[in-house]
Amino acid sequence: MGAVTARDLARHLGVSQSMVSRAFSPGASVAPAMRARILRAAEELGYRPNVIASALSRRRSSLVGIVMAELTNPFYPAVLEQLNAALREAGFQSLLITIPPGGSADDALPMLRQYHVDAVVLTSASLSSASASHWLGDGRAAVLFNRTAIGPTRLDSVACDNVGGGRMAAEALLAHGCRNPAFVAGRADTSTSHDRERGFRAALAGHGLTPLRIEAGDFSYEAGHRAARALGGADGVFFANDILALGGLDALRHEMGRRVPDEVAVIGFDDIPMGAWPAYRLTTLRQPVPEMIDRTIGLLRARLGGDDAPPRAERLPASLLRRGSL
Amino acid sequence: MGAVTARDLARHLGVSQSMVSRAFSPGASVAPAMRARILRAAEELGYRPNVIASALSRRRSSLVGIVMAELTNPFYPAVLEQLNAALREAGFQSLLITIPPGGSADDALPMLRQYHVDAVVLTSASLSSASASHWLGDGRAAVLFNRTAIGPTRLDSVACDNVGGGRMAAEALLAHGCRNPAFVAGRADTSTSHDRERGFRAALAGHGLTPLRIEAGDFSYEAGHRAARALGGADGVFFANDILALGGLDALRHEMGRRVPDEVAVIGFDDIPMGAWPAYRLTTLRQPVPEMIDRTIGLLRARLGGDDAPPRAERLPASLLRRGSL
DNA sequence: ATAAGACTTGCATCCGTATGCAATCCGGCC
DNA sequence: GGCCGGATTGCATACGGATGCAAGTCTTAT
Repeated sequence: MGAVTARDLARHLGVSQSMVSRAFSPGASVAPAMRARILRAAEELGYRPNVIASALSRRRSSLVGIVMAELTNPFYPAVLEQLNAALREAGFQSLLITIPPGGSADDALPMLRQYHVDAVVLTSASLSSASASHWLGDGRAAVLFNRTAIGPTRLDSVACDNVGGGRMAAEALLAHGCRNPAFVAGRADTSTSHDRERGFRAALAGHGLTPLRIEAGDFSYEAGHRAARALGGADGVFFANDILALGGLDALRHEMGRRVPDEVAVIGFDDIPMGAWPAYRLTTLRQPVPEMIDRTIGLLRARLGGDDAPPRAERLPASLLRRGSL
Repeated sequence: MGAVTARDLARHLGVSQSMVSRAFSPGASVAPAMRARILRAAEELGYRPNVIASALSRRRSSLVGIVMAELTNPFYPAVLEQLNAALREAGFQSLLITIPPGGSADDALPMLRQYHVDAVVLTSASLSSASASHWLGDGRAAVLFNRTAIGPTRLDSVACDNVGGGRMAAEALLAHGCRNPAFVAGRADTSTSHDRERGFRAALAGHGLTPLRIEAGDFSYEAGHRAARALGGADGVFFANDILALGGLDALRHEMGRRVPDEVAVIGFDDIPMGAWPAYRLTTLRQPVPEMIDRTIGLLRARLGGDDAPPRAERLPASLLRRGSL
């Protein structure tokens, strides 16, 4: 490993290794001229601080674990890409953990702990509150992304206002003239599906309506496709997310021969790229992903900076994106 | 940071820290009884070796960098998920690097080097041969996934037989009766697009045909959509990959009113999930992703084990997956 | 001019694990 | 019973940087 070390560089310059180290730590006590000299020499000799050694010594790795469960839902790759970019910009590097369907993030935490990850961002994965508080125990941070804590936890979360989104879906269907609305639920143990349904029901109840409820059981195209068969005479359907909605749309149009939106209006949630394709033109509730990511980074920074305030639940508004399915 | 260290555990047991370390290194010299005792105590006290410290000392991090450029092409999330799982199973942890569109993997390597990543898997990203050999310099491994080395490199690669796949596409179109075939190319600097085109042209040439060639310029739905408008009177189109093909299909059907496959046959490459959806039923060439991943892991293992053989280019056959578009 | 400060720099040590080498132990065999 | 050799164990140190503390340098105010 011919890598240049801080010592090599120090010897080359006739200074101490400490100075090299300090030249690379913002805010350390180094004369500007010295820092410049060191940085220039580092450039020449190709020295770059060894992050591993640094992590060992500082007890901070600049690694952030991203826990993802549903990479097959196109919403998440998009999140992953943006989140990864944002983390990098914030000076972190992402360690990716994917959870097998139905698995819990609990299993992943020990591994992340071993890697001395500074923080975790949990998307679409459940976490027992036991491991959560264990995790938070020692200066580590954790943020739930697109999930809210179930039960009493000390976990921060960032999500869009799913309840409000559900309400908007209801209003849009009502305005379109629907009288027989239906809701297709996704995985039962997710706060997103719950909250969206809650808002939807509440708004409908205000008009004396109760939606037909169908359990898709899962957030997948196939589940949406199957669920659509149980729709009966519904004239408007709110799917818990877009991937379900696309499956539903295909079933409604190609298998059941129903015209959308004339006979059935369809609305989804997330705004995944495929929803915009001409074959679908899905009307949906857009999640403000970039803003959500900003908040996430903000929370991480604050927590790692020692912020001890009670857990925050950031809620960002969804917005109705009208296309052709409603 | 109350983490239990090897020393704590050693003190607790009245043995030396070395023994604890050895108890956790397979193949080390430890009496079976001693190892059992240590492992049991570790369990009780909640000791887990600190991977960071271990990496520093062994100069092996068990980290593998995954470099991805096109997470928006649904083929890659699927690859990522499987690759990540396979790496984990092989005892590695993935560090994810995403490259902005058009960026080069070169920029990512310094960072990966800093993290003492043992190996990199490069998907859909180009790498100059200079940085490649620099990288390979010191015991690190690198594998190109779904790409082949351009020019003389010492890089291993795993991909499917794109040339053969292109040939199969041509044969399928010919068998279907096409006389005016077209090829829609993706990003110009990718070996995949090149190779697929090469096989396609060669097979057509055998029948005295030359395909109309359209540059989509990019591997995206939108690019495919645009490209389709230039198709003119082609009666069969081979798109360089599925995401292009889906865009093309939508344009052909919804914008240009052409019936598929009767007026135009369409064939793609990759086998992404959306291709199977009823709205598309895209005929395509399936890449054997699980096998490709197996080979990738195999190569990494071999190289990290000190295998110094000349670079290998693993080629796995694509297979025609007939659906409704041809 | 001189002493109190404010900066800079170097020294020594720590972070937690791995590992070459020497010391020790044990069983078996003559 | 004593000696030999392999299996175990402990010691000491390396990995590459970070950082508290003391020493040294340069201002600046009196």
